[in-house]
Amino acid sequence: MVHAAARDRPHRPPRTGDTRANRVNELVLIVEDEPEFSALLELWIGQAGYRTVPAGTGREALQRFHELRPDLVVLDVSVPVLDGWQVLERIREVSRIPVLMVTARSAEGDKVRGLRLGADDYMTKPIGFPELIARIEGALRRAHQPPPSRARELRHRALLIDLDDHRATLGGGELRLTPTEFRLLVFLVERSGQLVTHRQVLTGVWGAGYGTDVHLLRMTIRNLRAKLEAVAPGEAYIATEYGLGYRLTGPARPIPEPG
Amino acid sequence: MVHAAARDRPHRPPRTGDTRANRVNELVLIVEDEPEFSALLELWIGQAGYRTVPAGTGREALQRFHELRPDLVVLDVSVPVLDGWQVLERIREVSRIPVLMVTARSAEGDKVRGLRLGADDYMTKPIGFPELIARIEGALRRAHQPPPSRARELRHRALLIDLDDHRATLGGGELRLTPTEFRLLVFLVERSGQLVTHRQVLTGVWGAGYGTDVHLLRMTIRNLRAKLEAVAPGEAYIATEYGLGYRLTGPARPIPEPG
DNA sequence: GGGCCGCGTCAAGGAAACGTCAAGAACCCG
DNA sequence: CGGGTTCTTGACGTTTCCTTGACGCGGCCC
Repeated sequence: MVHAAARDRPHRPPRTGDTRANRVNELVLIVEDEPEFSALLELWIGQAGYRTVPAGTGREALQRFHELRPDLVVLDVSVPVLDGWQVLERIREVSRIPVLMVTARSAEGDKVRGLRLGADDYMTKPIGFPELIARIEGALRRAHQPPPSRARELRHRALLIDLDDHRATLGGGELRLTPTEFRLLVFLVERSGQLVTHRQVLTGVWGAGYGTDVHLLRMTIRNLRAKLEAVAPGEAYIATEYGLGYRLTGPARPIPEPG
Repeated sequence: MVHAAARDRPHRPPRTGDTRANRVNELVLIVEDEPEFSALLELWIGQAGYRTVPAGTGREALQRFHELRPDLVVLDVSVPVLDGWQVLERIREVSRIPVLMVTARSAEGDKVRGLRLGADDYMTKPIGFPELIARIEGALRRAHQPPPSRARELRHRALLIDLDDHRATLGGGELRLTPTEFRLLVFLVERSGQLVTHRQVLTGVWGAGYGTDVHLLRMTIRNLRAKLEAVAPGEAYIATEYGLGYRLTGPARPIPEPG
């Protein structure tokens, strides 16, 4: 997959430093009962540089699957003995390798069913060679790559917030925050060094309608302060701006990171 | 009375979870210049439980993308200022989040081009609601999943899971799990230490359409906990994240600690 | 320095999320 | 066509968290 896809791509793929070149011969299991179409698929996919194994029935497909551990499965819905749905289900109980379903029927209900069962893609006959290969390569590329580490993090002094994992640590010590406290802290850190008014915080963290409930805000600030204080005593993170709002102390607006 | 204003508003105003801090719902960026179709997409995707952000031009799309860091992008090919290809390319230079392309043109060359550039899927108008949602959910599910290791067994602390013959043992003791419990445990172990939201588990283990059935999830969690507890009393494996989801405790992803 | 308003604190009520029990429905196997 | 297992649904007790109230302290302004 590295080969063909990269060839006509103008830009370098981002940070795909993975240079394990030894997966040239990936194995594709082709489940299809019509001999002609099966042969055609084998020809096409083989031409694209993959090894192929055919299976004419659902049972045979599962046997081959367990025995050979293919890297990808092209699966026709209407195969005998066990139909495509059942095969997909059985495979998904054990593995998450890419499964591309192919069928003559284009009923939307079928597509949805297949996709919900965990199919990676759903194609209807007739299908052309380039598209088939493109979809196969796409599926394999995604499979080989680690999931998008969207690790969004915020930092402020010794504070570190992982937004995806919903975790906050202070100097290595874990902060056990309630959902509201967490949202409040995130709100403040995103505006670290800046003055934020009561109204801004209330509408931002609680939503419209809380704009005047300053007391509620004070309570949550208090709880948050207590938890920060427990982990890092003496460090004053949240400063009160008398009559206005609050401000996260420390280095003013850090340099915005690229991205 | 400090709370005079507070008393007059409805007791619990709708929690407009619109703040960026509240990231329980996943964010979908919709790039589409036809206002009608854009609105329709927003309606549909919003109904399925996602937050949406529209963008009418390619330039705006990139701005929104960098600014909001969406979890998924629905991208029309024919948007002005920068077309879909260019937007996709720019995104792929930086990120690997799922991008679903939509277009009126069904030329096969286009499909191949999109898929090679790294699009996760390619849909041609007209497209139906169920299929759209199914493809979105499929893409998100795959994005959140760890790469499909072909390993036949998983380990986590004293837990050992054999994927081939559906067996799970805890410190040598056999766990007799039902199919659903087994899938749930596998799902959690594959993400050990990470927070998984209710929605993620429900769509991942049960399939799309269960996204809001939290009660069902609680029941299964309970049964699974009971069986774990029976074999290893006192060991808390599944932690509850109040208001969010669950987390498998133990050797979590270590948090980078400065100094 | 005195009054006023804002702020922080302690404490308790109530709502939402969670865990639990139990019974009905769907399913699979023999 | 039963019997058993598993999945699903409903109702209820429990925990956690959010919200509200009352009170004392302290800064700000005249």
